[in-house]
Amino acid sequence: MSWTDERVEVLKKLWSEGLSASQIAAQLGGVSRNAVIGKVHRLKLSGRGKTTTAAPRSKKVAPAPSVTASAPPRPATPPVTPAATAAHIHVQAPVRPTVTKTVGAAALQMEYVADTAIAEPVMKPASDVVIPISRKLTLLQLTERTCKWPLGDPLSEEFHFCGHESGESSPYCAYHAKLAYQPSSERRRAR
DNA sequence: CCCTGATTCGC
DNA sequence: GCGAATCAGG
Repeated sequence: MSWTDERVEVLKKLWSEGLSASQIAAQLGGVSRNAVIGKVHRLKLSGRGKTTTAAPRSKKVAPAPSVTASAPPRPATPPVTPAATAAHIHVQAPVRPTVTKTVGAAALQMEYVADTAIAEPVMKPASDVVIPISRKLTLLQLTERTCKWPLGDPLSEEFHFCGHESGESSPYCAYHAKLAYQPSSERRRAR
């Protein structure tokens, strides 16, 4: 893949919106995060919002003059996307299916909780339920340890995957694994 | 270990 | 110009 004007524009846009290099690389496709970073530097787009890290190298090469770090004309660009990071919502398993809390992306998952609560009233007494908020990973950002539970319309730009910790054995995080592998034969569990 | 951006340097 | 390798840091 090459840096067509079009792709460079997308790069500029996403970079200014605060997406990380790897996220941008995943969006563009065909390039690594290194490629993105390299391009960003060549375009002199460094430092947006809050650029962490600017410490001069100390080994092997003379530290750069460090003219960076100071972004001159910073128009009131949109604030760095809040982007829900890896967070959890702890919910005391409701005795009655009355989960009504809706916090952005959590809404969808919340509905599931309500459903399972109604469908399986005779399950685990009352253990906490940890509902993961999507990390909004795109297909190319998935690794062997990220939950591959899809969220949203695949045809939409908003489509992404849960992306939470999935462990080595399952392709899903603990929560989505429960949804995916609902006990059918094991349902009759004496207790 | 996961991730981030920064820098170098062979291509 | 490009980007893998590498570095430094969270």
